[in-house]
Amino acid sequence: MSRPDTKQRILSAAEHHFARDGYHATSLRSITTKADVNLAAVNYHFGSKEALLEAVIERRLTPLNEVRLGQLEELLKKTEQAGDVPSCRAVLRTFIEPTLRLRLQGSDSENFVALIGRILAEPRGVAMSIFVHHMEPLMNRLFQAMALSLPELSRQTLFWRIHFALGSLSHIMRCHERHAMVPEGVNVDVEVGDLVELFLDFASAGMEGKKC
Amino acid sequence: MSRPDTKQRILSAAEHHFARDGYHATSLRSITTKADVNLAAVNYHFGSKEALLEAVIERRLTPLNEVRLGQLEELLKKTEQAGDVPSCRAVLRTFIEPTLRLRLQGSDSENFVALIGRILAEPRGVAMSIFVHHMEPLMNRLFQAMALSLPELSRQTLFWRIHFALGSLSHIMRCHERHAMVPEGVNVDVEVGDLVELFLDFASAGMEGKKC
DNA sequence: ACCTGATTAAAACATACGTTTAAATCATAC
DNA sequence: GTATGATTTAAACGTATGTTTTAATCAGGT
Repeated sequence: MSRPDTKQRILSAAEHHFARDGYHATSLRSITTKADVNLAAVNYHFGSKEALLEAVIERRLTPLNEVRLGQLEELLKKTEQAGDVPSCRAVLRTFIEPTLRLRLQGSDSENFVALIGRILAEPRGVAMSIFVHHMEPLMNRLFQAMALSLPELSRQTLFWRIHFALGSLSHIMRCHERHAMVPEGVNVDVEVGDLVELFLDFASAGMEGKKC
Repeated sequence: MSRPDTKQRILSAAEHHFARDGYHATSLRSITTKADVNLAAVNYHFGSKEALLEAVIERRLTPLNEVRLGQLEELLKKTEQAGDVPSCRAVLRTFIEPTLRLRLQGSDSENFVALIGRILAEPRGVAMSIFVHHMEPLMNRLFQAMALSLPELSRQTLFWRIHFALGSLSHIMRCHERHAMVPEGVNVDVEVGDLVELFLDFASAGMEGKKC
């Protein structure tokens, strides 16, 4: 191996461009230029543009979901031992906090956050099936935990409210810079930790909202 | 004019493909094939692919925003005459209900709903500036009305909660068919009217959530 | 009937794309 | 040092794209 980091350089450059411009609007030439590698390196190391996208997603989504699932299981264990049920806010936190904290983690992982936000916004996109495959176990567990937190809600209502909350989250994930349409006198810059709490205030209140 | 509906046929076909596959993944050939017009008709009638997108957006967004703004102004007038302030739910309704009701209106306007959802998901996309230009007056008015409804919230908190709620809405707008990851025993099919109420339950509870 | 301007049609244009090829280069083991 | 396999390089490939061109066709006015 003459340059052992070629694959990682490609992955990070692809992550950057896929997140900023979208999959179809990104060319392999712009990726390889940014990564400072030869054009053919993508097909040599990954096989195709689509396989590259898959690798970009898997590199970070697998460890992220391990953290999320770990925190959720730990929460469920603790509350069960206490003969209690988890709060809606605490359940949401296990899902949301590790995600948004990726923005602070450096190594360009903030691009990954935006990329996932984009994937969630393209129901028929090339990445959706890859994404669903990685998310399904965690989503099922999240639904179970939510049903524990909010036993008075019907499964239907529960599904839709989780849908709304995750839609909201995906929107935040995409819009971490350059907000359009900011009212005067509002400062959009906010620490990640504050954003997490702002969002949990909104989402847990929404989840717990009246009736059904 | 030998066939006076050429422009409308192109607009509807473009609306369909832009909404389903996204701007960059849609070719003019697929649009003109679906519209059953000649390939050159797009450039003849609209000038370019990007100008076509602009026309697609404007055809429906202008009347939609007139309805939304009209309902909002009427609500504000009525409550002010009664010496009252509008409820958060009522304000949200003026924004959300006309949007989701486009799905029932036929003439393929359900594709437009999905398209707007996609545009909101591409902060740097070609359509964003067009969209923002059309939305800014309405958004300012919405912010004002919300501030009336929820005077105890700081402008910062208000901004973020509106951001969350609209992110949620944009997610619904995109996902009107083929939900991924539906828990067993949940039926996703729902009438538009019921979806509006489900969403208003969630979003108004979230907006009104505790403190800040 | 003929002219005129608008619209349609078919073909070609230049360009950009993802991918493949074949040679050159490198790192490592013998 | 040389052989070997992995990697990089430069070039080319075929295809698809948005756009333009040129001629054909149409509708309406005189």
